[in-house]
Amino acid sequence: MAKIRSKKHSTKKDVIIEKASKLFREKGFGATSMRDLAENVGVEAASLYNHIQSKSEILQAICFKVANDFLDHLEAVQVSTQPILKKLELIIRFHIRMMMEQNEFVYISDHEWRHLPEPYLSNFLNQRRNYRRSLSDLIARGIERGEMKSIEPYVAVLTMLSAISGIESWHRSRKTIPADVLENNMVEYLIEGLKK
Amino acid sequence: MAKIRSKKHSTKKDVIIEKASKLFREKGFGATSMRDLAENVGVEAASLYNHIQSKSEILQAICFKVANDFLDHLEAVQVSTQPILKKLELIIRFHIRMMMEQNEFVYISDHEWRHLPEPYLSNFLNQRRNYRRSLSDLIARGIERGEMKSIEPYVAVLTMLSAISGIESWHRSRKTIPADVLENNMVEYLIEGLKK
DNA sequence: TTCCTAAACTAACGATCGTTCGTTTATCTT
DNA sequence: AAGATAAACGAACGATCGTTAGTTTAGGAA
Repeated sequence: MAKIRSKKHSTKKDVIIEKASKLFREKGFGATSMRDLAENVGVEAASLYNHIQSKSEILQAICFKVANDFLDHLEAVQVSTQPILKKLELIIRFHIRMMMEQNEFVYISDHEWRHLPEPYLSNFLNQRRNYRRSLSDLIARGIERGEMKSIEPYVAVLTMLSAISGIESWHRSRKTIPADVLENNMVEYLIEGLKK
Repeated sequence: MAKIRSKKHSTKKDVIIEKASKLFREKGFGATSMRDLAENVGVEAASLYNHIQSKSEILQAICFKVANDFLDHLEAVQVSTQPILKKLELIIRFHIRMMMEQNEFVYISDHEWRHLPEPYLSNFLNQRRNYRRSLSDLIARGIERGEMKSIEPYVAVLTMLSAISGIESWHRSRKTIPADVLENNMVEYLIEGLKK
């Protein structure tokens, strides 16, 4: 009877979610079975249900963890007193770092949210829409103030965000391009395109 | 006994693939059942197999159609005699238009290729890698010739391509932003970030 | 009209899915 | 040592999956 080994400051639920995130990332939520997950955790499938309520609860935990991290950071930046272009740079850098350091979580939140059950799905999409709108407003204000070139704010938001979320492809070619080079090049590319 | 209505110049297989692309786009490949698809086509699930070999054959058709379209266009641009920055603009515009006009196909090729069975999966990834390398080389040559600012070519490629693939989110907000505005803003943003 | 073939049908197969059940085992408290 | 509780187990559930088999039907050719 193999027991789930729970490390220092993580509950067994955390261990399950972490293993699940690796599998969801590799094979997708739908293609990952609870038996797959159980095997990776080192336990029978039924035993997982002593720690979680359902498969989709794992997905919820991942998606909303990521969404809240981004929201918290955005709010912290918003209240600071810096040029808007600098604020945007900070936000972009945060997105890139999150994508690199919590790749599985961020990737899943980006690509597997469709499998969220209601009402979590609507909730998630609402949060996402609000987040993008906040970014949009920030850019619009930057243009008003003459700090940036005139560009359709929402187009800029989409371009930035999806450019960053595409780093997933880079993740496997770490060897050729170091993390800091990637980040700086990307910021240079994305911020330069906004300057006057 | 409802018969599949096949329009003028499309076989019944084409009709099935088109309906499938809508469903794959909305719910994902794995979450779309053959019974779902059959219902949308207006037929029983078993009847589909008079026209296709398997579910994954549909995915193959979609993924490789898209891959070949992009490859053909790239080769046409490569042999032309234009400044490299102009070539890149043409490629970017082609990607954006494809994303807008064949949204379902492109989206599926971008997001559902994981479900391709071998050896198609390896084939697809090879094609993608080669495509990106060609783009990378093009940018590297542009930098050598002093036509563009110095930037890590592969980072630029990832940024461009994933920025464009993210237009999927825009697809539902057509009302607020017209297609040509989106395209021109995006090109402006992405090309300007490459200029010296 | 008779026949052929394309394309539909109903029924069912074996596999696998997420999940539940009742039970057993291990660990901690007292 | 005894008892309580957390967490594992094997077995099975109903549902659904992609797919196959065998049969029926419709439309054009002879």
